[in-house]
Amino acid sequence: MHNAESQYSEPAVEDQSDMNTDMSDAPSYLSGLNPPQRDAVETVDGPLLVLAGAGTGKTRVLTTRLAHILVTAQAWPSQILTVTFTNKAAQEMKDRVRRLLGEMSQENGGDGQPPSVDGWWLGTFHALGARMLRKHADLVGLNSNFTIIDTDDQVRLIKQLMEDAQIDTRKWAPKAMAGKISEWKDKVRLPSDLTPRDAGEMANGQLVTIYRQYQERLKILNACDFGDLLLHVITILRDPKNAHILAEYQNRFKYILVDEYQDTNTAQYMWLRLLARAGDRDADGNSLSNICCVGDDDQSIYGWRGAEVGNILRFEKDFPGAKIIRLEQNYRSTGHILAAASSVIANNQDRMGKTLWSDHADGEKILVRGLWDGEAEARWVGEEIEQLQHKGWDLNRIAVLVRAGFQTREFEERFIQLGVPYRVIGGPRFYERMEIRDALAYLRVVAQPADDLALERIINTPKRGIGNSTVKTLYTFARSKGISLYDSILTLCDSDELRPKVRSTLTALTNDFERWRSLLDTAEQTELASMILEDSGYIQMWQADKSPEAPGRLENLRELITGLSAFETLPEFLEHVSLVLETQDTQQTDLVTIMTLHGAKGLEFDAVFLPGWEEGLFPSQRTMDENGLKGLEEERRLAYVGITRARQRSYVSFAANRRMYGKWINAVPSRFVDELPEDHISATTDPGLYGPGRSSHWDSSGLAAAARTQERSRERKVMSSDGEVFGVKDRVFHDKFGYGTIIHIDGHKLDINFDHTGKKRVMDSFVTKA
DNA sequence: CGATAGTTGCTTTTT
DNA sequence: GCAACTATCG
Repeated sequence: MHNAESQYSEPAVEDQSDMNTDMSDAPSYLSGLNPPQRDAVETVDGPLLVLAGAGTGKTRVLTTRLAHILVTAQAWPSQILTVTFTNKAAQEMKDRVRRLLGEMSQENGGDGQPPSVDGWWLGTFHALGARMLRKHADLVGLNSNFTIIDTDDQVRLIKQLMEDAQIDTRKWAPKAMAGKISEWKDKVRLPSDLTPRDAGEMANGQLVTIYRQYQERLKILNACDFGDLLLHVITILRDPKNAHILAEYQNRFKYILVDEYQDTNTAQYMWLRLLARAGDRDADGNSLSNICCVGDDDQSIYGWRGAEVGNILRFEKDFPGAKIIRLEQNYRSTGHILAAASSVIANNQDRMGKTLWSDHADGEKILVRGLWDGEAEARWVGEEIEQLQHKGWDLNRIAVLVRAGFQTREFEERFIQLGVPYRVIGGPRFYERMEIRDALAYLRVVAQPADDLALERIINTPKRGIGNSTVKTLYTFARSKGISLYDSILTLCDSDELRPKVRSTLTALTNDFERWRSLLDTAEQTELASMILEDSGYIQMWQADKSPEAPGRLENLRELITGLSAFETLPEFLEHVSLVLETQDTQQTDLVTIMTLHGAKGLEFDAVFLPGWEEGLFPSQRTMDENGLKGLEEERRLAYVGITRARQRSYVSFAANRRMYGKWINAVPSRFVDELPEDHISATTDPGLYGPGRSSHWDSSGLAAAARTQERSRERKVMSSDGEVFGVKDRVFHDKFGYGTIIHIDGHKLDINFDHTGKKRVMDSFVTKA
């Protein structure tokens, strides 16, 4: 390595025409980059924002920049903080940079071996936050081997606290309360920053108290939720008492790289600002902040998770002297696709503005199709895919991108019928599967007896006759004595409090745990894990299970144990599982990919199907209700992301009828369909649906605003005027076309639907067997 | 305590 | 339409 920082820190290129001739003395890894890309790689001093549109080679720039810093600035990997949006992205970046460095070493006469990147600070915000927090856990009252609890545990804990506080958990869903607390955490709002008024009506206005208790309980459990991983670190770093720790990190990280900056939330932003020494300058007035953020405000799609587009819009203010480089040449999509996407996104008011261009050919127009119902849509997509197949396309080149997870089902069913191989990305992650969570709970209790949530999870799995009331007794005792659930078992088993049968069961269980724990330091990890799962009867439980999923679950458990072998210690493995582990990696087999639009971020395919473009579904009604214009614009960005995933072909479709909650609803084509420019699409619609061609022929006046909320009436008995009960009302619902009710009479269901014309005119009614 | 029958709410999107 | 939850009874 040589230090050639000065050689590269000045933009080497004055104008574009020089670019291609000026390659002779530049390192070869810079060749093939266009001028702004190269500029983005070489600007290593001071803050830099790379506004990179879809398909402009953002990943390549980041990778090359990383390699460039390593080579020219003589920085060690451990001095570069690199934040990616997903673990997969981190892994890919690691592989790419190592490959690039290997190539460079070969060119320089080295052995071409990819260098080791041990100690590299590369990963998601969560993973990096956890790594920091382990080192300083004591400063926030935690032990460095704290467990990371997932959303499920979080909700259970909050539910417990709410029940203790006598809050009706049916009126105030613990899940929603947990969501609100997470939202506060994402905004770096500690319980002490809040007043009861911030909770409003929520949990009878006691949510702030619940939040405080929740944090206290987590400390007792020696646990963190996802939000805490950053929140605690921020608390530590901004405490003046810990200035030396902050300084240590600031000095260590000479360079900071952040991908997908548009999707950072407030906590992530604050964490970055602290580490990136925003505004710090040396004696000569040069910025000390070598932070480089890459993002695209048009692709900000995580507002619902607390992401602030404002972070990217404010970059220059936050990091004075920041340079902004725009990458606008799109290398991915053909002309029609790019033009259509640009045209859709141009409807958004709130954007920095970029003009993407491409020297690709126009290619095919976007195929827009209106169909009768969801089933017909799936059939059509299937047919189009088969046509592509006949043209010799690999299925790997094709993706179906849906708005919401439940939409995948219709396509799966159709693809199974057709024999089109597919894979669904998303769904439950490996570690979210029941059997994995159970197995991990066992391991957690072994590693950390005080992990009440884990113990509660498996105390009766497999069934051992420990029911709710026993657990409640244990908890009551634990609370009153201020001890853990585990310790309360030990204490109560020495007394006469519990029934003999329960007592002997629990004694046997704790004896098992003591035995496993005693082997923790001596036994081999994988052997211990299989021993635990065998001895506890957990494996046997699934072996005895005759359900079709059981074999798969056993397979997953085996996989878990295999995965364990790669780790030195159990706690290390537990962290890996909760933060990093991905569902099995993409196999090489030839499959059509089905996934959500969110999941498709950063990916590209030759052909992309975009079904379900209907008002209410996409844009999602809920988003629009909750966030108004802001929500709509985010939905539109999602549409933009969807279209721009396609390299060659893009298909948009919508259905006039769709089944939701097992009921048929009519749907109006999405406004985004109307925003697709005529010149770049080719539209056809099933006869009789919306008139010839475009959706604008559909008269939707008055429909869009109509309510779609379901309501439940209080009185359930359906009576005639003289008081005779002749049926039971199941539910009353309202949708944009009217309202209706289902009444149960003599084992039959009677559906009655009315419309909104003022007079209660029956549109239709039908009887089915209940 | 556990099985079962009855009831409710869910469908955004994810680290 | 269905999974997940609650209430009730043996």
